[in-house]
Amino acid sequence: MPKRGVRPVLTPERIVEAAAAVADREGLPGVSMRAVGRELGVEAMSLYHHVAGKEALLDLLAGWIMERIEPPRPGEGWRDGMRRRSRSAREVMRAHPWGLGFVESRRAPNDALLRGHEAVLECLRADGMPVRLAAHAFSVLDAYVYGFVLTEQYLPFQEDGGAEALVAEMALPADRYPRMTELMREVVVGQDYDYGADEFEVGLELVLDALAARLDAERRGGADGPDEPADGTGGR
Amino acid sequence: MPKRGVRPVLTPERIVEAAAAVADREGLPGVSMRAVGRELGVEAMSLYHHVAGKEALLDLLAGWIMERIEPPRPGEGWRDGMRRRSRSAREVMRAHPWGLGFVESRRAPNDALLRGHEAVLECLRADGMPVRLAAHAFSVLDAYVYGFVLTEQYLPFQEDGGAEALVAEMALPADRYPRMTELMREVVVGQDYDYGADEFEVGLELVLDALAARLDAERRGGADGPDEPADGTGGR
DNA sequence: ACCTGAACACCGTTCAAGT
DNA sequence: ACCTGAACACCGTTCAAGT
Repeated sequence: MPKRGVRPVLTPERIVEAAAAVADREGLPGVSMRAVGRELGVEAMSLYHHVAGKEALLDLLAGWIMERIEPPRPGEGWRDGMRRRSRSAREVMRAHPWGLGFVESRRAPNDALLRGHEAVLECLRADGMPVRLAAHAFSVLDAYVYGFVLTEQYLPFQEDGGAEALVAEMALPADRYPRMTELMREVVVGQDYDYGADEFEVGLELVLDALAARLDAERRGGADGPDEPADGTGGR
Repeated sequence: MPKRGVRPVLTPERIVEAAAAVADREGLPGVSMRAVGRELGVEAMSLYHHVAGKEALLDLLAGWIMERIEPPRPGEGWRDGMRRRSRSAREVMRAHPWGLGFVESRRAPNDALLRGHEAVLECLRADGMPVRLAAHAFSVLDAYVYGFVLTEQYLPFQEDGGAEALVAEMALPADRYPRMTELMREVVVGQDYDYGADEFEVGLELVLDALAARLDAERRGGADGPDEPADGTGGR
């Protein structure tokens, strides 16, 4: 039992939080056992008494990032719920860019991830979306959101000078890249353009619109397998 | 001038190809200067005579992966062109999963990437899509495609036993995850379900449908700024 | 001009030793 | 029970030395 007022002893929770802090500051490659130990004022080797090794620590980090994404609220319609969750996922990944490294590559599905998936499906199904369409909705929305953050991080937009500074800096040769030059001139320069803020919402509503149209068509067309060919073979 | 029949001397091209081979085999973290040297039968330090360092080698690798993506063909309509490019991008990233690590994080836009962007915009604009909508289309499709591969790699679907083996292996507690259990039972088990093949195409057509609808609405609604509010303030 | 070995400051992890 | 120092096999990179 630790003394009062003394900072808690090493725990997996404290360790994963230190790891997240290091990742925020130095990026995922900066998360070494030695660096995490340093963050806690302890030798790297001490960590091995609380986590099995670096792989285990990264699994904890994957859970830490996933539990930060706000799930849809109970009773919320599918469209509001999915909009809320999608925005939250983007914000979390923007705040902790190393988080994207855990969407792929972590084999063991952690508990936070499974709870998140369950909440999404509950939101869609409770609002009456057919199972098959719910699976499509889940897939396409997750892909869009994570992919957006991926490209958003790539684009050096939103940096200091904003998009305009970037345009000037890249100085695309207009003869080799006429279409990109056109795009820069017409949608970026002088438009107060903010790629992340503007483009994310447009794309999100675009995908939600497409899902709403599909749902509408299925309700209109009857309930017996609207996702499959009429002959019911299921393709392939 | 190298002797006839002797394998070409070290060049940046040969080095980046060796690096790609190592990455295919061991993943991106496996790409060390020592490993790439070993792949070429040479000491790590020799590489420094042809590439500036590891960062420069990774930039070359980013170009290598991007130039593998098939661009839309000239004269192809926007929908066919974007479908072709999207499928190609997914195939390239599936064949070289480490490639996703370069969508983000490579700051300097390499030439292959810029040429790819230009080809996409040319395809959209030559088919008469307005600049603003073309920007949206580019953004939402790139996000969808890269995000899909990201989640596709995460899901251990498509492995050896197929989706069914996975379901058995995860053995989700049905009481804690009823909606996920329902989804597994109804869309995965006994359906010959192939997440990657089936879900990618559904989502892609969904996004393309949404873009087609938007294009249609804009053509119907007139050409003067259909993307902005009617009052023309542009929001914000 | 190109390749290399030794060296330096890192890394994850093991293990015997301390308290 | 928990922490640590030394050790091992790695890593990127520098530099003086070879050919």
